[in-house]
Amino acid sequence: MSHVDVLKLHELKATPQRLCVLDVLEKYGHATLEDIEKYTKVKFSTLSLSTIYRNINEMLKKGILSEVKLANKKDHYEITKANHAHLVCIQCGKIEDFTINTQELLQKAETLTCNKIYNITLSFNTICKECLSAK
Amino acid sequence: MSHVDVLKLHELKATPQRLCVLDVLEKYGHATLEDIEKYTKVKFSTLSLSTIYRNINEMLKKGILSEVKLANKKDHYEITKANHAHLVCIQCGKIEDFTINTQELLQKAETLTCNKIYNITLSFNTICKECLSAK
DNA sequence: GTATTTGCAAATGATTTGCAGTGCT
DNA sequence: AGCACTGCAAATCATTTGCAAATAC
Repeated sequence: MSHVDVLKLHELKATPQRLCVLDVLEKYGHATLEDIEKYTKVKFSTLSLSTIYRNINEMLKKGILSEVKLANKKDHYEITKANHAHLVCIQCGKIEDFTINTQELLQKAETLTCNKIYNITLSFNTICKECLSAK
Repeated sequence: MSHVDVLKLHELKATPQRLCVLDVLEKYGHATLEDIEKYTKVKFSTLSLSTIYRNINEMLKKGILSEVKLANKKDHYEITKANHAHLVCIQCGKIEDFTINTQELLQKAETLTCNKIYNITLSFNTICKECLSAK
């Protein structure tokens, strides 16, 4: 689905400002507020910071975007997608999506806790191949 | 090990302010900055907010404390302990520690990514028993 | 045409810092 | 005694808000 359609589906107008934020997130996968400000300014030099804040909050509320919160890192944002894990480089900070089946883990947790588990948040700290070969 | 010893081990003086913060974290398990401010003030009414900030940052840097970052929640802090998962109630927000063996998962991720994984961050969203029975 | 959205500037909130005084070891 | 630590006030940084003008549909 196009970004225009996603916005309309959530009753938000498809303004160039919003589309620009979504394009940046699409392109970079995960970005902090500063990243978004920096990258959007390239294509859209008049985009104001308050508009970025407002739109991110709105799109979070609608579920179009999700927060990615990692220890010792600024919050990142991503376009909401199916449940997935993150592979985080502890050296350069790069974040990659990583599809892994967590069904087994979820069931294990349900058994151990006797609770229904609705959702898992999972990330792996690693050193990426670029950082490894760069030393 | 006592909190005094932990601080000395990391070359930090065992001031009443630091001990008070550690006591609160020990007692509550996980706490936000506001929680810490509120709970420490009960026993230590003159403890200043800047001291809390400074000490939390210092103890984070030394590894005595860890950040707990969860979607849609203020950051929490905990005393660093062996790798463990969090069980988070999506209704009341309570956070519980939860020991689960992640070795298998770690190995699966290493195989899939061909990377060495150093650490896993894992949390489960659930509805706790109190919230379930309270409805 | 109208309701939403935007940019700007100002307000608010969160965190850090400088410094003089205090207190741990 | 000496240096690390604290509290306070001010500075800085981050986020939100009010409002008039602009724009999506």
